[in-house]
Amino acid sequence: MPETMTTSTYAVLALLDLQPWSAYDLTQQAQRSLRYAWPRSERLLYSEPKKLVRLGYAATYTDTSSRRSRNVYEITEAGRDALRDWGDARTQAPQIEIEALLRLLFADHGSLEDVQRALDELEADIGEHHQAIVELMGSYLDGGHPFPQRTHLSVLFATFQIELFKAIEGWIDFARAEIDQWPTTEDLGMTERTEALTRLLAHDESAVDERRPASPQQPRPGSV
Amino acid sequence: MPETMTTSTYAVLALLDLQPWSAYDLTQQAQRSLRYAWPRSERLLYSEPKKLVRLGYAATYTDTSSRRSRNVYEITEAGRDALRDWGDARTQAPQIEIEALLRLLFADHGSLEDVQRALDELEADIGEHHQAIVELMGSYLDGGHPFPQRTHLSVLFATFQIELFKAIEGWIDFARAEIDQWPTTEDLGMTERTEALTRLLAHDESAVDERRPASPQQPRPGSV
DNA sequence: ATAGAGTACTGCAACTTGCAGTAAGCAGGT
DNA sequence: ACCTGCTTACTGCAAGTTGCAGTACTCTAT
Repeated sequence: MPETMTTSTYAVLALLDLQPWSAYDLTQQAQRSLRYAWPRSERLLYSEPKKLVRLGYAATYTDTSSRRSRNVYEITEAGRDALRDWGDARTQAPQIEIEALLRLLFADHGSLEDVQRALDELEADIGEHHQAIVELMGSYLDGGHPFPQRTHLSVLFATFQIELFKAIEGWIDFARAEIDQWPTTEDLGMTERTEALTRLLAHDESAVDERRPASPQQPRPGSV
Repeated sequence: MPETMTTSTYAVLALLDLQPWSAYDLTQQAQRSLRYAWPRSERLLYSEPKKLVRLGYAATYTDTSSRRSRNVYEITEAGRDALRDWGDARTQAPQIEIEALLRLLFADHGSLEDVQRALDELEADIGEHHQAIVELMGSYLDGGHPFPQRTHLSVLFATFQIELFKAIEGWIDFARAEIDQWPTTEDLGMTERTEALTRLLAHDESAVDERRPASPQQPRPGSV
């Protein structure tokens, strides 16, 4: 087995470069920071440091200072060297997976309530993350950052999340208002409203910023 | 092997509900629509319809009408029934993976150029998708939609992409301007500017909309 | 005539996830 | 003293998913 350095492996190595952690610590830390740019399972966070040890990029020892023993991982010199190579590779293209949008795209298989529920669920999921980031920023003002010299990075990173979440939440409101004008999910086709939106998008203009019309939409004759 | 219906399986089933497709057709179609909400590999798109056949949700026949033979998949009645169940399940939480942001979060391992390059790459990747969507909208105005009665869904879906891409591109400009004020990637910590940003974020306000100061930033004494 | 691009797939190793399972420490109540 | 439930601290395994190499046929341009 070749044991390649994946982005996840580099991410864990970068965390180990800050301080030694146990695998359990890594799962907790990943929840608070990595999750927003590189969500990975708890399971993987237990496996990656072991791989780093096999590659010689980390060393492990058993910490018995507390009641319960745990394996602590520490970066090695070779690990620090390897970390320097990370910057050389092209970053992977962003991957965005939103099942609620997929449901919207195929909304004509179900009822209006089904789409609305999908939007509610998306709002709830985004809202949770949104709130967590705002609280995290509050904690930076209060108790400070766990690695104070890195605050500038965490905060610039957080500005991204807030922009993203606000954009998504703004769109959800917009989409709800649009769907409220639909008599059904099916066969509306190129209504006047949809044509207006298409025109905006084809000129790369925001549709959300535009005011929407008050009148409910009906399928045009012959649009089916 | 239990053969579960994953979201990807439902997505392919939903496509088959529109019309019969060959696996190759599905890979092409997925590039144009699914990609933006549910990016999946070509490889999987060849496997999923086979699974649907094993489950009895699709039937397959060999099309020999053109020179080259190909396997075409068609949804069955059982498949249409199964598709109705999709709406019952809670949508999965959105997953957003952006390696460029991970590089930003660990920017202190490298040079200012490294972060800037990561942002350039992010901009290029987003720009590609952004342009593709705008062109797609143009084609809806020109030639029309391949499934005209579904235009309202595709277009509302596209409004999401445009909002998202605009938000990300706006943030990239903001982040570049911030980083231009940094003398180095490391050890800036809680500068005045970072504190101002943190305050904004802790009150859930957009940082991108705020004007930035003209003066370059320096680490505060004792911030390391 | 042949090179190259597009069409139409399959096999396989490796990456990743979710879940079940194991087990110890710790706080609170009875 | 005992039990319950929560947190800490992991491992094994089946199944989902990807990337890549490989196969092979068709069509177009030179």
